[in-house]
Amino acid sequence: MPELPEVESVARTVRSLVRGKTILRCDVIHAIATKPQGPALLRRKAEGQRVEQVERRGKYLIFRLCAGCLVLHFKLDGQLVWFPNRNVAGHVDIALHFEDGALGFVDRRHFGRVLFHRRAEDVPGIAGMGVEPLSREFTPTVLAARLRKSRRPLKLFLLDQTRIAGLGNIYSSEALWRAGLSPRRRAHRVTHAESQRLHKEIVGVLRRALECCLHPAPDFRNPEWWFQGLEKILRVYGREGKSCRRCGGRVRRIDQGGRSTFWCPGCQH
DNA sequence: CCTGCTACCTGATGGC
DNA sequence: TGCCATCAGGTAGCAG
Repeated sequence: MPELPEVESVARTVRSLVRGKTILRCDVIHAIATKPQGPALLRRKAEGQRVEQVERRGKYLIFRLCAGCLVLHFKLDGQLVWFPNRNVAGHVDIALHFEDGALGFVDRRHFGRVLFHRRAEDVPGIAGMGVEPLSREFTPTVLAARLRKSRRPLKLFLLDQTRIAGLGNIYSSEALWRAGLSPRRRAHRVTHAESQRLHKEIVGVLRRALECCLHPAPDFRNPEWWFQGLEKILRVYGREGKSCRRCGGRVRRIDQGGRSTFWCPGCQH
């Protein structure tokens, strides 16, 4: 489910829950979540280790241990649940037990993963990952340079984690709508002024979403809670057939790379 | 190198 | 009600 803002808010919130604490036990309840590694490796490497730091890179959540790190990816449906007093219940794939509670990795669809690596950069997806859009490194010049090098439609360019890290299907549609750019436009054909606009809107939509994700902060104690209420900041995603909030045109849904793109042909060119 | 396509999984929803 | 098709906030791996 989550894109950059959601994972960032999870990282900040779970940090205060587990940083400095020791993983007393690691239960692998559904081994698929450790593929292509095995459950034994994760258990062996995690147990007895203290969580030194919690970080995010793109949509990955990273628990830095004394030796190595746990790398989590939620894919479409993964989430975290905190069980006070270590009373783990429900559909949990992996449970990290601490002294005062257990952190469960939950993913009914089993796309998500919890992996062990010596360094986060050893994860293939992280090794080739692009610029962090909320970092100082992400300037209009950097975006323009990367756009110039790609012939792909803008929507697919924005989804490509090797160019910009952390945008997903929702915020890429939203950023393009805000910038008034068609998702079908080829990246290398975008003008200087347009790429400036796109830069501003990528940062804008992510900041806005992050604020929204932090207020109120994630509540891992409630298994029902997982980023409800974000719809209110969405201007175009999921609005097929409805009228555009800017020009009144009809919002359309098209397929790009096997995923839905929502956009308004009336004001996105 | 770049790009496009499919597999990976399960559950919810809507039409007939 | 049952059945089928479609959709879902993602990425790895492979083919051309």
